[in-house]
Amino acid sequence: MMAAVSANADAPRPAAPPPKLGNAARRSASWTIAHTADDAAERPSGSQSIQRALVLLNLVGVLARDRPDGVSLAELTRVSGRPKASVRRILVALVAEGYVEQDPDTACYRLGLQAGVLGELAGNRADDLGEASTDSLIRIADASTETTFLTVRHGSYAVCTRRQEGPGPIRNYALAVGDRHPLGIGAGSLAILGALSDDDVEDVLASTATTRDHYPGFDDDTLHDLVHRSRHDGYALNDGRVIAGSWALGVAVHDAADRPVAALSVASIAERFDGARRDELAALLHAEARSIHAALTDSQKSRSARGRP
Amino acid sequence: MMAAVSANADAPRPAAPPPKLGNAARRSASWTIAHTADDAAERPSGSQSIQRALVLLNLVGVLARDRPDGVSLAELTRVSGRPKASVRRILVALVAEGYVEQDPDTACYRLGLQAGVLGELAGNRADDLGEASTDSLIRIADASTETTFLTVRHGSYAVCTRRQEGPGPIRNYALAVGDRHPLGIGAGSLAILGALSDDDVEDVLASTATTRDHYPGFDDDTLHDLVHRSRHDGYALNDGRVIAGSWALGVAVHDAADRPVAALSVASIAERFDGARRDELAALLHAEARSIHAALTDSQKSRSARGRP
DNA sequence: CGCAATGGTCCATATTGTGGACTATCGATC
DNA sequence: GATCGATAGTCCACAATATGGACCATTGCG
Repeated sequence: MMAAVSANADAPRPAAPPPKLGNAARRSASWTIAHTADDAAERPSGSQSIQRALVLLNLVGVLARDRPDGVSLAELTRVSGRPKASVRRILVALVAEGYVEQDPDTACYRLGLQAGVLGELAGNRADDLGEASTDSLIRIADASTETTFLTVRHGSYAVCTRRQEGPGPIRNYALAVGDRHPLGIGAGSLAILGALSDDDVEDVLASTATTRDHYPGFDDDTLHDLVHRSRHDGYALNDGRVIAGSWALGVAVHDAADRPVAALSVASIAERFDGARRDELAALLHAEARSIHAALTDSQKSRSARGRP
Repeated sequence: MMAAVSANADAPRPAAPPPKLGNAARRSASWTIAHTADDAAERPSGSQSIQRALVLLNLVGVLARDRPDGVSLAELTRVSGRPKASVRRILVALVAEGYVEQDPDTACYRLGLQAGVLGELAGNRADDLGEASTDSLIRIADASTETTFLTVRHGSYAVCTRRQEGPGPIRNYALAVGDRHPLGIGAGSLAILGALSDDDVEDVLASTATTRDHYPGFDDDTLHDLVHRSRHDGYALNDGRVIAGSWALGVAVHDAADRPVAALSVASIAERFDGARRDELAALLHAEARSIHAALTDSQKSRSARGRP
């Protein structure tokens, strides 16, 4: 179990940061979002304890997701790849601030009060994308009878931010809210990657190179092929490459400025992705992606109108 | 504006931590939750950068709550009371991890993608209290026509975790989700304090002494009086002591082990709290508090039953 | 009764975060 | 258009801070 949980083992710690690897990236005026976590090697920007704490916080959330009792310290140390003492020190700090709580009996950790509060506060924020996509997700799940996902781009990575079960008999647990993978790994993630410019694709691949060591079968060449195929087909297909037998199909969602910021995808078993059905699903997803794009464009307009009265 | 936003100015930075102030606290076997933030003085526990980052993260959330454009760096430095360079360094780290995002145009900060994800993940966690209280909050808001709050105890502090608008014409903005105040300040908060043992009350007061410097009119004597009165009345009344004209009435909610872990409260203007109505509201709140207590007791039972089959 | 897990603690070390001082821009106001 | 007072962002010498290996205490298993 515990399939491919966003394997956030920090960059290769022992050795030094090889100063090669052109620090391109950020060239594209895409966003102010930095390129998460594992670029750590090339970022001595003076706050690694915080960085580690935040990664660990996320880890606690993801690992404890389906475990009401929480995660053990041992497991957290194993998965995070940091020395136990460090992990514990950080956990103590997180507990002190209420972002994590520790079960007094089992000594296991899970997300705490403040995590929920933060979510409430984040919910209030004008989340156009989340807003605009809710209905689409439900419609897709109903129409396709498959589990449906919203995946959002974050730097060189993709985060699953929403998940809608379909009415069908097949449940897919390969992807859950909070999971983060390098762009290109997974259907939605690949759809986003394919929608980027060639330059951006190169930057992303360079950025995620070390992380992708944890994903066998996703070397640069393979990803180039996948991108190529996705562009040709008009949709991204994950044919069981991450988890055997778990297939998925995704298309990118573009924001008001026409940048691919997210993706819609549906997942199921291989048998449910024969040729005809693929086209059907792709059409469905494309329609909803366009609808979301339109909604984002509208809210963008009304926003700037309100901004300068 | 920006009335009493949980004034989280860190402990007195310049001078040294006066090693007096008996480090009692934690004696009561209440919870593993530490006594947040401002006890910092007496906790050199080796992770202050993380502590500061988390406090700042919360600050961003609270300050940006009603401001879609976000908070400026200047404001954050002012409110947090830390040097600008530090605040910025932390913000950069938070942005890098996606917990905060920065508007490229205005350079202002607001909660980011990961904050929402964390909320989703926290939502999945068995939040018995939140679960059990939802209906109660709605019922109270409807019946009383006032704005209704759920306040949760966290160490020596109380955090507002939920808020339900009533159908009435009066809107109360004195308290919002995410606000944190020392126990005893505010109706719900005072209700919790009053439900504690005398020993615990003393510990809490000692713990929050420095924080309460920011809350004029809440010295130890006053709080002792308020606790006394609350116990006598059977409900806690905030008669406009925090914000003039803003009154509220609260009662404590006890968990399965009969510890006061939260409070229900309703807020409005002074005129709507005459003698008769107070009793009415108190009865209403008490009924719902008992109902929540019962629900918590039940889910506790079924949990332990499931635990040992 | 070891053995191999677990959670938790200590403390010398130097890496890490710190924050005062500096610069760069922007938009009023004179 | 020069001056002032905001703002965001950058730099870097210094030491306080986080680090993590080694250690101890319990627990559960064979």
